[in-house]
Amino acid sequence: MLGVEMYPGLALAAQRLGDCCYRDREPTVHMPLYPTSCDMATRSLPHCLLPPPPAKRENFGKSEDIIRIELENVSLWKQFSTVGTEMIITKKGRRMFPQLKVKLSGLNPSLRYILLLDIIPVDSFRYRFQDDNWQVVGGAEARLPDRVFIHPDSPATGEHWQNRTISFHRAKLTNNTLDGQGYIILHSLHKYQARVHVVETKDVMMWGGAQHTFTFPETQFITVTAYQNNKITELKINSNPFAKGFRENGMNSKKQREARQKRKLNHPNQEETLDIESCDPCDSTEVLPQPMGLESTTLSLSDSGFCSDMSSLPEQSVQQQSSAEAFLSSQMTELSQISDSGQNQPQSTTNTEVDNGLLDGSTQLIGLSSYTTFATPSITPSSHLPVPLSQPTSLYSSLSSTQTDLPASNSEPTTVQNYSLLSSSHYTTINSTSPNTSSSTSSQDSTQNSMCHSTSSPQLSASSYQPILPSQENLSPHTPMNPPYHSLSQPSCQSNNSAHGLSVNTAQSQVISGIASSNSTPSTVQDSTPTAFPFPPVQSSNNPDSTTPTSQIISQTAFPFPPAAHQTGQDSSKIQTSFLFTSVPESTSTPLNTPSDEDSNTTSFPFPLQPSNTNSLTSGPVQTLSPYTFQSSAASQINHSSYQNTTNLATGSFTQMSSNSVNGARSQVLTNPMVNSIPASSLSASQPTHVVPGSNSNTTQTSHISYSFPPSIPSGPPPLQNVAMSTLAPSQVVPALSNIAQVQQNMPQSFSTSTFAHIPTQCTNTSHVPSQSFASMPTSTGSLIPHSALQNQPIPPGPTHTQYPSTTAAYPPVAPSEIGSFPQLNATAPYLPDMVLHPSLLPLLDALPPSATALYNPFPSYPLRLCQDPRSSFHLQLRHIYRQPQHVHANSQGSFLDLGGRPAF
DNA sequence: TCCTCTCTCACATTTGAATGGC
DNA sequence: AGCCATTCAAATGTGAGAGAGG
Repeated sequence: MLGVEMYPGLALAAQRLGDCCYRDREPTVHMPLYPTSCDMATRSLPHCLLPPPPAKRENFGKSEDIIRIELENVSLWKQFSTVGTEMIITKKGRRMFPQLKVKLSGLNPSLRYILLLDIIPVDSFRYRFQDDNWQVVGGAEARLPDRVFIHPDSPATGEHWQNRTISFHRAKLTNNTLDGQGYIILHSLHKYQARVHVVETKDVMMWGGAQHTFTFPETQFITVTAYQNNKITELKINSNPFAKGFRENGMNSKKQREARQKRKLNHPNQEETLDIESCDPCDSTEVLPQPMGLESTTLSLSDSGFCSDMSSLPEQSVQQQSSAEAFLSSQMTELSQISDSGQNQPQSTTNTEVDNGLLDGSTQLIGLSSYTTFATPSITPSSHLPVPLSQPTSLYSSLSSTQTDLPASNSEPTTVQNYSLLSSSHYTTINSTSPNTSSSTSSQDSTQNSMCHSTSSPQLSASSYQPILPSQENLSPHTPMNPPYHSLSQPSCQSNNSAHGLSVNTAQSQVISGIASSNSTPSTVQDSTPTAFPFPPVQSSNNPDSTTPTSQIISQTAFPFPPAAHQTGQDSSKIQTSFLFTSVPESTSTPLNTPSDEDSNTTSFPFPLQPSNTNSLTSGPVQTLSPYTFQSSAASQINHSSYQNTTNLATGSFTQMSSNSVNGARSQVLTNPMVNSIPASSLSASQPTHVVPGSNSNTTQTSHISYSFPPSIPSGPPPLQNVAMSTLAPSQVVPALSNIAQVQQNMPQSFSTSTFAHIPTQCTNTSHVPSQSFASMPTSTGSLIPHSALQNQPIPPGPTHTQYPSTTAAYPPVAPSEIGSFPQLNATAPYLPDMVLHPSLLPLLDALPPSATALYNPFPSYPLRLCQDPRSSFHLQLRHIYRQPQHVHANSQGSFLDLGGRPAF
């Protein structure tokens, strides 16, 4: 039922063009060629749907909104990511562990927000665990239907969200492409990245206002049907309370199982007796969180492993776990002090390798200035260490600030190191422009521009949505009173820490895209440490604070701006948008074995290489290197065109979008010298040391080739866009849709809406930003470039893997653009809903140039697609949200949104 | 046919919510 | 209303086995 009613603004967000090509991009047979027409279908949607309900616009995105997000159990995540997080997926659905728990701040207490979780592919590879290493073995499978988990509390007031730890533990992952439960469908042996979206809303049915996307680098994982890495298994057993039985002293441990089997064999009829010896409660790892103190520390240390301590606590309440983690992290600093004492000694019986590793690591962590490791192929106990426990929470903030005044500091390129300097692991999205971004330092990437929302049509009134939307009265007000989660008592350590989060001023959409972009300092990651593991911790060895991960945050305001504003650009204040996303160095995520061209040093390839010359980065206007840029010059040369594109994406991509041609107002960005001045991030430090599988050695290159990026980025818009353009009338008036039926009628194809539009990443240089690239954007203003103009344009290089700098920034940079910048332009995810196949679209499909297929890099651009899915099969359990504000258990499972993705079989 | 790889399933254990009795 | 014990569904990793592909 909800499918259709989803808030149009979100739903309609188009996907980036790159997405549409994604599936085709892969040369491998794994990527069936689905009609890319789907994308076009999306673009062809009536503009009317595109703009979010104008009503109450003023309520959203107040300037004072500075949204920050902290990953509560960041230390645990880091432990896993250090080894290489694996996430089990089953047909029946499997929960994630570690759980995704975040803490939000900066929300407007009076506004309602919906929190969403989605999981996007990090790259386009399939992995295999060989030789204690994750190696790329081929191209990714076709993208599966996009589904989003809606936090069961949604919608809730900002006060509600801020008063507790928000856990997405109920979200389930499945590999069943036919899943009817609405779980998030993923491919096995693929790498994914979790994202959290915060969407302002009046109610579940009526989304609007600012949208913020937060990406936590630590949460990258590879999906498996059975654990491949024993280290991960051990970590999970030690950390997950449900697996307690498998711990050394558990009843399901190997020892016990073997004993049971023995007994059964020897005495088939005899009832099993408990092995009391091994079950000594005293040995139990379940040490409840002790008050912070040495005593507790010693307890945990003496235990089989601190992980177990943590694990014993989990889920019971967020508080417990978070406190436990906080405890761990805080205590880690103290470990050195007590390391001498015998207390630290793990029990002889329980000192598994992992435990040792953890323990050692914990102790070592103190000394570690940075993540040195990313898991080398063979994970040694030390590999666990890198997790900086001292700072349990990683703060991510997204800024969508519009402030024109730029602090000088902001102008300075932020490097990953800056992150590293942060004592705590904070991720802040910097809004380049906002002076407030104290943490300015934090990695930021890029930039943004306002882009967005060109589509907003003034004509569309909120009222038009009302028919399908529950009235506010009907909505059950979010009742913080009975929150499913315990009010959060932040672990002491977390609370204060350095929350450098960027403040995103959602309200301040005013940000001039140009400014924002220019200001946005691309974060550079200096991670000199080679990352052997696909999920490398972000930090370079050089980083004093290895703990600080980089995150990408995208904030966008769903609400359309009055067209007039866009056109004229006069009212900059009304232009929302700056999507800042930090260019996250993807150091960690890079598949170790990503096939690389030896000569070219593309080894890091999907992950951007870091520019060899850091200096150049900052100085050269031309070099707007985003963190995504490849470090090795050679590599860059090889993929020069492609990477450059990506690089620019981070910095200039958004500007591009916003800019040019699409909206005159935004054009400022282009002209803004600042844009060019964006320092390239020096990612060089972390050149990934990927094992190059001989068989796959060419893979990287192949993939590049497959993408076939045109050497000259700036040159032209992709053909696809052209197609899309054809479908769209430049200045279409958006008809208001009064109800679902109308919506359907208007868009028979039932497009999937992507709330977060993708920005075409093609442009390398903002100055070069092809106006065409944005042409597809349906702007109410009619700023769209004529279709004809686009026709002959060379295909701009699509985003490459580099967008997700794996090595330095493991996290796929969520392009600011992705989120809502240009919904119409943004192509929907590669795998679109059935509607894509609508006959009417077929001609369009045919029209696609063959070359269009392999142009874009999928991940970065993956939009959150909250689609209006008319299908009856749409599985959405939102009704309870209205009916039962109290979140009774039955309803507490959370809701999954099928984003309209079509299962690829 | 054999081998490898991946996935599925049943299993035992543990957790946590629900239920009922006091 | 509060506490406690019990029940039961869900969550978890293990390991055997099936299935597909080479």
